[in-house]
Amino acid sequence: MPEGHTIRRQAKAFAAELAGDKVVVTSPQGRFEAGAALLDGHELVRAEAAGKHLFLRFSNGRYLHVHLGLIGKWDFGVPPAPEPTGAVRVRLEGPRAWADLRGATLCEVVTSAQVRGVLRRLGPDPLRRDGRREEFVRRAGRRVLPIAALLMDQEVVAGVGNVYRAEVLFRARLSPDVPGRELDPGVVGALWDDLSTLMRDGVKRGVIVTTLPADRPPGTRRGVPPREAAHYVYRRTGLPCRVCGTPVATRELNGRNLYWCPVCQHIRP
DNA sequence: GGCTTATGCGCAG
DNA sequence: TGCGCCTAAGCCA
Repeated sequence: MPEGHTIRRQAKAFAAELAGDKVVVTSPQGRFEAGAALLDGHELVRAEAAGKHLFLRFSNGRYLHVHLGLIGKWDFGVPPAPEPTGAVRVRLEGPRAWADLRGATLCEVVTSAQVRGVLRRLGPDPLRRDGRREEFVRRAGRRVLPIAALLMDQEVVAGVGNVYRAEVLFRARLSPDVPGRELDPGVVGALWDDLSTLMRDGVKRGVIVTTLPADRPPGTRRGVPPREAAHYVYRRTGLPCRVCGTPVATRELNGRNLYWCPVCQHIRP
């Protein structure tokens, strides 16, 4: 489930449960032994999320940089940590908590200069306090690519993935095919505001919920909706649109599935 | 139990 | 363009 909200939650978990303590860092799988040795025994001093990137700063000035990719996962627990099973790339063990990383696309030890390099390349993050809404409007507004492609470009906006992309376009009733530079800046700004709302809600809940209660099936309109009621279009190919009943459409765009309602999402420049 | 699919990226070629 | 990552949920038998 790694869109930006997930990484943000994980950063918070590291900050609450491991920061401030010396940490034993190992690589049970063996693929990260050299990196683990650089961090082992040092104090974790800060945990930070930027888009889908996680940075853990250690007291010797080095950072662990992790990008989960599609199948990466952190597991947290209370000591004693169990015997590692499967491919545990990294294990962090503090006095109060342990964390296991599996399946990540990227796991490396970097310097603060390298961290700044990653941050420079990333677009504005709707979850960060320094969110830079106008920078998103500028970056999206000068591109010819369709808005559906721009929302997945981490240099345009950081932390948005395939679920938020599909859902925020639906909620705006915006056609996925409108080129960025043909969009009204007010519309682009509204997309940012909605992303910020949805992703903050995702951080709170731990799951992505984008449907309004009134658009959910009867019996699921109160409280936390079940997964099948949580989205408007994402992974709902062929099912009736929750608003107009038209079958939800899907196609591939840049190697990823794009979902949309061809009737509701009528707004074009 | 097996098979398919996936919320994402970097990289080889 | 396709693969690696090598997880885990959902589906089928």
